Amino acid sequence: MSHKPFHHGNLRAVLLDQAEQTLREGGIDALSLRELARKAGVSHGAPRSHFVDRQSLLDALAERGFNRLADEVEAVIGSDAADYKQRFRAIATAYVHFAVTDAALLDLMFTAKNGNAPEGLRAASERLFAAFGDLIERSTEAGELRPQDPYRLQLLFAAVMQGIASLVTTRRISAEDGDSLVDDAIALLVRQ
Amino acid sequence: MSHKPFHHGNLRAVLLDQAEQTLREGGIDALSLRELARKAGVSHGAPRSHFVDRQSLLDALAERGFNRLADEVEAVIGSDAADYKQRFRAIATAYVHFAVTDAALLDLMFTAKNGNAPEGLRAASERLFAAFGDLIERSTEAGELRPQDPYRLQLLFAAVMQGIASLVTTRRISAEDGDSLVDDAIALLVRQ
DNA sequence: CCCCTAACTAGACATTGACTACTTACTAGG
DNA sequence: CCTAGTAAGTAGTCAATGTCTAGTTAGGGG
Repeated sequence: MSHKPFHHGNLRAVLLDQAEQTLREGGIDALSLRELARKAGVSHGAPRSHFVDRQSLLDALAERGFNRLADEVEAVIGSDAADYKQRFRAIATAYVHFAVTDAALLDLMFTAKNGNAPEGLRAASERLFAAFGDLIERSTEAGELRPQDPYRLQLLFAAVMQGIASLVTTRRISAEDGDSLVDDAIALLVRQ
Repeated sequence: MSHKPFHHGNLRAVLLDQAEQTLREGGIDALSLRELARKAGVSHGAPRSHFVDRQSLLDALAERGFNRLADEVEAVIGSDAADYKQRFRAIATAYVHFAVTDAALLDLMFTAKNGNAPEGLRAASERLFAAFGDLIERSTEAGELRPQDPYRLQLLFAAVMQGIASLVTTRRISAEDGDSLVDDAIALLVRQ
């Protein structure tokens, strides 16, 4: 066991963690492959073994973000404590909270160039939207939502979430205003 | 009158125009100050006379974008042809159209780092949101909208527009689906 | 035990944003 | 009219970055 092993072991995960924090602290402009390599104590070419591109790193970050959000959302949906309207609210609050603490990451997840995204990223975002759809389906079955085209409502819910999040990340409204706006939106969407 | 005048005359406007087109064709990664200078036939330092920063160029582009959108929105509001619900729809359609044709620019207008935006950009975005507020106020006065907190509704409308636009720019839904989603949203927001 | 390959190093290159010193041409004031 | 003064543009430089290539190391499967 040398002091400085040639093989880092989990460089990919370390790079992603550091990148996420850099994103949090300095925004996307502060994110450079070479700087990440320096902080990880590896050569400037090392990241290339795990990410062919800078874009590939960004995609991986976005994918992670979607999965983290999907985890939270699925956890809320799976909980059987609250009624469905409260679950909508909980999800929306989690979304706003994500937007506040990881504004730059959310940007990355919804950037225009993600039109032709790699499979992993596409799947991860799909997972989040599918969770929305799942909640809507369950709510409708439970009779807490008036029957309607579930896909339309899913898209609308996703749009409202992302829209409010946009207002928050760009500092046009505060996190608190975001939360109360969420309440307004859900009152409109989920009323029976 | 030399063939190649030292003073370009309107370099700033030319740079902005070219930048906008580059943004449209190649996204934000294709946008470089030096490349713009080359295409404009000036030295690589010339843009600096008009934009201290690359960020300053991006801010100017975003500002332009907001003003263009605000122009369209105000034009719709000012027209006295249609009823108010139709005006909402027209605005939303214009918004979606903007998102389709200038996805990267819209990204720039709603990027997270615009939290501390320069005055001009802040004012331009304010103009757009104020137009939304204006339409809501007029609609309410005309009795076509049930009375409610106008500011909340303005934010909600803005959020829904931007949210749907996000789904479109990221290619999660088509422009057509965006339009019909807009109809759904307005049906919810504007029903009396 | 050895070898094959993934992981990493080291060096190079073009491009870019940013800074500086200098030059040009337009403009206003006498 | 001419002459400063200044805005606009030029040319050169620098550090940083993404990307590529050739070589090196380690570690696990046959």
